[in-house]
Amino acid sequence: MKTQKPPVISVRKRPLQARSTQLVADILEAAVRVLASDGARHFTTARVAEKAGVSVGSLYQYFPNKEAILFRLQADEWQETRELLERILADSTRPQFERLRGAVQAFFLTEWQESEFRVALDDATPLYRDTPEAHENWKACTRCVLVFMNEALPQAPVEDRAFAADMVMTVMSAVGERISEQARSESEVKAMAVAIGEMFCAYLEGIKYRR
Amino acid sequence: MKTQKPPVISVRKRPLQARSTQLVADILEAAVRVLASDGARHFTTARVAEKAGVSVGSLYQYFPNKEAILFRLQADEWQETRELLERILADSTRPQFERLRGAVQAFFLTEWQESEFRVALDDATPLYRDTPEAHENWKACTRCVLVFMNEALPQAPVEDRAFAADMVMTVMSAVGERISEQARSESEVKAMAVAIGEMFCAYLEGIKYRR
DNA sequence: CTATAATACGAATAATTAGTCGCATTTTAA
DNA sequence: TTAAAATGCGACTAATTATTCGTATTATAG
Repeated sequence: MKTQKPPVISVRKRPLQARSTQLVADILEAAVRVLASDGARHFTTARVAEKAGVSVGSLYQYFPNKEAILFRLQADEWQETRELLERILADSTRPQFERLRGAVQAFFLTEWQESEFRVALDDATPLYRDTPEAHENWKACTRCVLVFMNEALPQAPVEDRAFAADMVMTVMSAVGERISEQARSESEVKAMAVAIGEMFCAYLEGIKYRR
Repeated sequence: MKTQKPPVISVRKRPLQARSTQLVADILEAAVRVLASDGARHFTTARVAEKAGVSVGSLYQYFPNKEAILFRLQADEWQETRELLERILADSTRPQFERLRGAVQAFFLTEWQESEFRVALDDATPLYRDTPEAHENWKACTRCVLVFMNEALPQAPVEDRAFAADMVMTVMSAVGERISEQARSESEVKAMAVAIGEMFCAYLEGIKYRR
């Protein structure tokens, strides 16, 4: 694999005045629309600028390149995913394993609901896959699952808990991606979520008291 | 999502003489190399032709477009995957659930070994995702898992077996893709395979005698 | 041996698209 | 009020790349 320099993802300039803040917001909103309607292949800065009612030049004032826009969208998605997982997994009013099952269910459902957008975003992954920011987002989500593991499996060895968190996150995220890719019915998605939730619980049950 | 006409995937012309047969073989071999070394983004017909020691014009004699080359590579991979699964899952000398665990292990290992190539190939997915040929390949693999389910869970309802086959195939393939994407160590990959194999078996055990 | 089909070639074309830059307009602060 | 800073503009450039087509070469059949 040729060593490709990872694209610069950080912002070029921070919007200071109200109008530029609005402009950035307009661009991001338009980007979502363009991505969902045209797909990753036809996601061009020109189209985004046009849909946002803004000039390309202005766009490049606040985003160093096309990838930065896509990454921003992806980062927002990760943020929401993390909040979703945190909210469900940390909800101490419910039994632990039920929370896990609920998390899978909820996650798959959002993937299914936003499928066009998600697919296009996933198609754009190669544009920013190896950035440190992307790794950070992944780790943040895994950490959140790890917190749950620590609570649910206090007896299990640390490595087992770490591995379980990684595995659960990997399976959830990989299958979630697949679910938005393949057109499935809502009931199929739910059934898949139930099955995978059950499998997770069975697995955790198995390592619960391992030393 | 704008309705994009799926690219034509079938061959333009069949190689008849020996030299053209060789030419097609050279192109495919070069394509694998280009994909692995340059990635999907830099996979161009010109590069492939050059690496194959052939002119672009000749390339277009036998492939209607770039997508057709990529699809052919992907189809070959599916073929190999199907053979792998068939060989392991149908091996009646081993206990059923051990076969399933073995299949997961073997599949993940090949994904891991060919990761550069696989990642690039997956990145190219958007170019041929919605072709009927792609669906056929998927179904062929799932059918092969279904045959195993029929043997392993003769008591379970038909729908349960169909669902289990689909679910196993989805998880395996989605996670396999993720494994080639993230750079992981061989031992991590093996551990993941073991865990997922266990989960599958636990799940099947649960529906084995369901009516 | 020769006519015809098959094969191979690669320069040229047409389209797409990321990103820039000089200039115009608006806001801010003094 | 006014200079400086911030913002906004969009035509233009430069690069990439898929695909074609007219021509040259090679194989095959009769």
